[in-house]
Amino acid sequence: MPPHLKNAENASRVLAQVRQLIESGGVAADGKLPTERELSIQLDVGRRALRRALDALEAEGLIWRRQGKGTFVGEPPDPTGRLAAEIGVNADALSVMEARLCIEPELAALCAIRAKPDDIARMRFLVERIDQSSDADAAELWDGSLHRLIARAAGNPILMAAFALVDEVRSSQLWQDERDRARSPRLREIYTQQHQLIVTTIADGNADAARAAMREHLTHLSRNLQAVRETDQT
Amino acid sequence: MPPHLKNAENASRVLAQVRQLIESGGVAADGKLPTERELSIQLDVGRRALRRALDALEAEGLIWRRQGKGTFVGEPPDPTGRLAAEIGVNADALSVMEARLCIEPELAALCAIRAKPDDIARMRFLVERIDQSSDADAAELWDGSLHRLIARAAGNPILMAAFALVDEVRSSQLWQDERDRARSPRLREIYTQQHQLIVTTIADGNADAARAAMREHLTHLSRNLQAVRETDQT
DNA sequence: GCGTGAACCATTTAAAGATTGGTTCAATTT
DNA sequence: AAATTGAACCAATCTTTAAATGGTTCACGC
Repeated sequence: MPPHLKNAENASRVLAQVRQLIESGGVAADGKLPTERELSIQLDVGRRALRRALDALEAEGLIWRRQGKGTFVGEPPDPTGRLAAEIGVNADALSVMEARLCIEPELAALCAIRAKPDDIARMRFLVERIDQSSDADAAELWDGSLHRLIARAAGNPILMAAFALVDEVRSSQLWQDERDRARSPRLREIYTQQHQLIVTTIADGNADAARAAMREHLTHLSRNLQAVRETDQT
Repeated sequence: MPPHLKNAENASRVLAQVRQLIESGGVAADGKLPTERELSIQLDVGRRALRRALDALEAEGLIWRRQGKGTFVGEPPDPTGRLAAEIGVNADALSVMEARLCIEPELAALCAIRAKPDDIARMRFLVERIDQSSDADAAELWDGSLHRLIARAAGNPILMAAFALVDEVRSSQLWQDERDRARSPRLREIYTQQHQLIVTTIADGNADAARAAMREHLTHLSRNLQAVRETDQT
């Protein structure tokens, strides 16, 4: 047995052992695994080797670790999601639209100043994807991606976090999204043109035009939402 | 002296004494008042009577109290601020100003639509307090309270949370705040006028004017900040 | 050169005690 | 009789200290 093969075997053995532990229920109710020191004893392996296995599992997304806190199975808690859940109780669809109308035009304007050519190409691609999606779910997905890309390319971390918060609240209101998805072909055509205008104004580096185009788009969405709500109440 | 008049005098005396304390600077930099037990000794009044005065001041919105924590002057922090802090955005001062310029004019506009008479009275009071503060710490405290009140009175929980996010980042940049505090009397006068205009436009229910007034105020702040930064780099 | 175990470092948690506002109760004053 | 008062008790928060836990470094052995 050549040493480097023995080592490779050892590494994958540890990895398999940790996986087995996770799958067989060696996990507390809150998803907490035994400590590194405990695991290294339990699996009869050095802590350093264990850490390499845990590194791999963390890279894979199976676990998350926090210094001082421990090692946990699953996704790390999302502070934005928790904040969104807390305020979502008091927020209705109109509040969401109001917040979007506050934040997203400004994001579009900043994006027009800061977007890179790669960003613009990706936006064009996404507009195309939205247009060509045959079902509403897919269109919604690409639509969300476009708005997130604009928010990111705006290059302001606070506004990006604020956008993420609005997005989180919005995406947790599924019944509203279902109404949004009941779009007529005529509305889809309008939105495509609006998306194209937004991206064109951003590509032109015209912050004022980008702001206005995004505002127009969201105002249209908002009016559509209000019309649907009024129809539902009669 | 009829007995019931003596009692009424005592109650209003305590109330006036606490007000005086607040206005004369018996407040820590974070807005914290002495504890109830300290105040009752300091003002030579029973704690029960003092609490009645504090109850009144709290009802009036001048102070807020939290069991186990203390008694504070100004507008309470938004409950979602704790969660906002966990999101852990890092940003420089210009990003903070950029985010404020995005969010706060819109908050002012919504506030102009939704503020109640009590809110307006409180805003006027806060503007007065900012103006009359003899040190920069106190001015900063009242200034923060005014902006928080406007954000709250805007009545959109999502934007309130977004504001809390910005406020959290901003309040963690203490060295920046020290620069802000190096304000000339001329600048203070300008800011007072701007604050007054903001509140007047809100009281008039003029959303567009309120938005413009807040934008003007923050643009002024932003320029001042940039000027200070450029001076520091030479 | 690589892996290992030990030592050290940085962050979080837990526990205990202290602090602070909130409430109740009995005694006193009005 | 009603209101006030001071003391006692309760509930929430803070502070301090030590322990726990992941993160990193270092010296040694293979």
